[in-house]
Amino acid sequence: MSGTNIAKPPSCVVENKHVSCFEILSEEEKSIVDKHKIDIKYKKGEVIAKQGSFASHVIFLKEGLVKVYIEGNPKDLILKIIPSNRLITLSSLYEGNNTFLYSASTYIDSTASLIDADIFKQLLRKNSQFANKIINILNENTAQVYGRFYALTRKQSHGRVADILLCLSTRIYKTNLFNLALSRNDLADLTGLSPESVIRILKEFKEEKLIEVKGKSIEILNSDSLEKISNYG
Amino acid sequence: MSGTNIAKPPSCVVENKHVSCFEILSEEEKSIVDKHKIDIKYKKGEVIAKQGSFASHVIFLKEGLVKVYIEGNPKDLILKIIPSNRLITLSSLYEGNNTFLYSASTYIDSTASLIDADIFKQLLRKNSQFANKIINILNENTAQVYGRFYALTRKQSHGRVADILLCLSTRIYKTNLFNLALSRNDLADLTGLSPESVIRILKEFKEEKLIEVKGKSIEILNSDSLEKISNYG
DNA sequence: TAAATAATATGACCTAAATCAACTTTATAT
DNA sequence: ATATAAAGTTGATTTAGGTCATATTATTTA
Repeated sequence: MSGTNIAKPPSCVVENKHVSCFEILSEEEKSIVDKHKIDIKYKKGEVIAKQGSFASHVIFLKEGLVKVYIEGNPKDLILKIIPSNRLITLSSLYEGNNTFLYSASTYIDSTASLIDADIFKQLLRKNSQFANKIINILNENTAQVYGRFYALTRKQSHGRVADILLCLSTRIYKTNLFNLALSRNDLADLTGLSPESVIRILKEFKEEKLIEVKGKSIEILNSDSLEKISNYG
Repeated sequence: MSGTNIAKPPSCVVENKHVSCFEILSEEEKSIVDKHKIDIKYKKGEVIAKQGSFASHVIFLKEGLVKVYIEGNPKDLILKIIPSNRLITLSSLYEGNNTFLYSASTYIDSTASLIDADIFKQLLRKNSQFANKIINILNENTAQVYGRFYALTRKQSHGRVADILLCLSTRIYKTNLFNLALSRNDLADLTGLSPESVIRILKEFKEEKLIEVKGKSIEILNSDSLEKISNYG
């Protein structure tokens, strides 16, 4: 019959589970990483990695919030949002193409660690458990992007806005009431909609008492309904 | 300026470069793989891997043509097409989730090798060069899906149809004139359009002498123009 | 603080592509 | 070979969401 029960993949811009890789390393290995990494501070809006440019480092986000996106004309395509303590890019590990596959820029002031790719590769060779973790992270990342891919190509505008609201609430801010660091335009980019459409839908959600919006402040009032809308509704 | 020159990512459903992983293995390791793999024949349309089901094997496509897709309601989302001699899925390597992240089914009669995931993981642990290759394949796969993600969310109908035609011609059939194994409906799924739209666009391309279509037979007449259309035009 | 600029909001209008309905051609089964 | 189903085609109509124009706030900057 038509209404088969198919589990929708998670469509959020940030994955929920996350494998951490550095804890696995021995003290000695950790100190090698420390020796070959540099921490860099970025202001809001700065570009951390530029698509197509030479990727000699693995980049880890120590603190902040960044978006990872494919550059396009006229609009970029945001692949994911990265919160603190996550790897931003492993592009440099890809032998066939040592350039960044995508760009990354900050939403807020952030600090990133650049780790020498050769050192990283050495660790992969020596520590197979570490290599395993990296494979896991790559797989996890894949799963997450697939979910987003699905959301942006199959869900319609209301579902996508519901998605991003739930995602921000549960995975980034981890509370129902938060002060959004993103602009309406950023939300538009994230949902693949026009800013006008996002605003209209936020207004509708507000009228239906699903959320409370006041400028940058957003409160989730009815996450159940939002979830339903996210799964098509 | 508005018209900045941004390289569009390749948007094809199949990647062009491909790292092969098994050649790296020693004779001994190869025989271990052989011992722990089973070849299975699938008829056209059969499901090789089912999204959500337990993934105990790594699947390699020996011969055939398969699609990898996320199941959805009412429509699936095709992630990629896999030609002969490629890995279909490494989902089973992902510790956090040993279920298939997506489904895979055959377009034509095909043969796949199922390789025990534990054996595969053992090899990863023992042979770091092999692990490296797998990381490369995962990265490559990521780059390819990103390209497709971009195409399906940013390009419009004509560009997407041009894309798939070029992709089929250059990467699957490797000739200008080919007998398409896919239905118009399959093309619709691949491009994220309705079958009607695909047919209309094929007709337009035919009228503009960009292609010749006669049922299942398709000939690329003007790949330069198609390429331009693919990059937006 | 005022002026300038950027972000947000809202309404009117447009368009690309989907849907629907009918029909034709091609496969498949009896 | 004929019936039946499936795949392909075409035109008419609808619609979701984009674009454009114009207000209305906020936020900078002078």
